[in-house]
Amino acid sequence: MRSFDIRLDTTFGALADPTRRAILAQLALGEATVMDIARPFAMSQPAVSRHLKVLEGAGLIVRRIEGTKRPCRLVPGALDAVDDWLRQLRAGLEANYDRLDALLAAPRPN
Amino acid sequence: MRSFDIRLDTTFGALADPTRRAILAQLALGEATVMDIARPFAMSQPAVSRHLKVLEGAGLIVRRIEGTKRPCRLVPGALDAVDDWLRQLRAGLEANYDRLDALLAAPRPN
DNA sequence: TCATTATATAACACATATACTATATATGGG
DNA sequence: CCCATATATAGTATATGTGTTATATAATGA
Repeated sequence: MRSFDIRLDTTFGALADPTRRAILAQLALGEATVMDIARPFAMSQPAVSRHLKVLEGAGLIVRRIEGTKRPCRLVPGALDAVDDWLRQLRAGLEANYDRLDALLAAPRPN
Repeated sequence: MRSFDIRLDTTFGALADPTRRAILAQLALGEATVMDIARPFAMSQPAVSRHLKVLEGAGLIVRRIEGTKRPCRLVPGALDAVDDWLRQLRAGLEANYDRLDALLAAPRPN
């Protein structure tokens, strides 16, 4: 599925930046406005706005409008696709190692 | 920890590309040479070699030397840091929602 | 209404990523 | 020793990402 792939691209891409991961970590503590989020960073407000746009584009956060503020919060379940992908990979890996173990444990037939 | 951050950068960055995820998925089935890996892709061999280099740099795969071939395989546990990070984020998110639930469930004191 | 605050967008600079082709290197086999 | 095979590297073109400053928009409040 290409659309699925593109979604993982944007999700993993969003997570590949330390600023964005820090933003997510802060939002895990609760809703925050753009300025709240920008404050701790040595970075301009527009730069933070763009990171938020990337996170929103990846479906990791949503924003509501509250007067002139735009509080952001995490989207629960946004990482499910990532989890699924990682779980599948791990399953394959483990199956592979189980086979190897079995091979090594078996009395050699040759 | 900056080094920790950089590691997550490179890991998530490596996972952000669909070709690289497909390579990992194939390697989950077992060891494969560069040519084995390159075959299914509509992409030149050098391009695949570079993807492998990225995956190796992220610690997701290792290669051994076997004659003129360089079989690659997954590194078990390479995704542990990613899992930890995701788990922590989810924990924060859930704690946040638990607090919200408690708030909504509590008889309003005002 | 006007200034202030909160946020977004535009325009730009610079670095990095990703693909290609051509070529180098290194191993194995005749 | 020479050729074929497997892989890596160099050089190049192009796209994308990330930051900056300057400016636009939109809501608040005096």
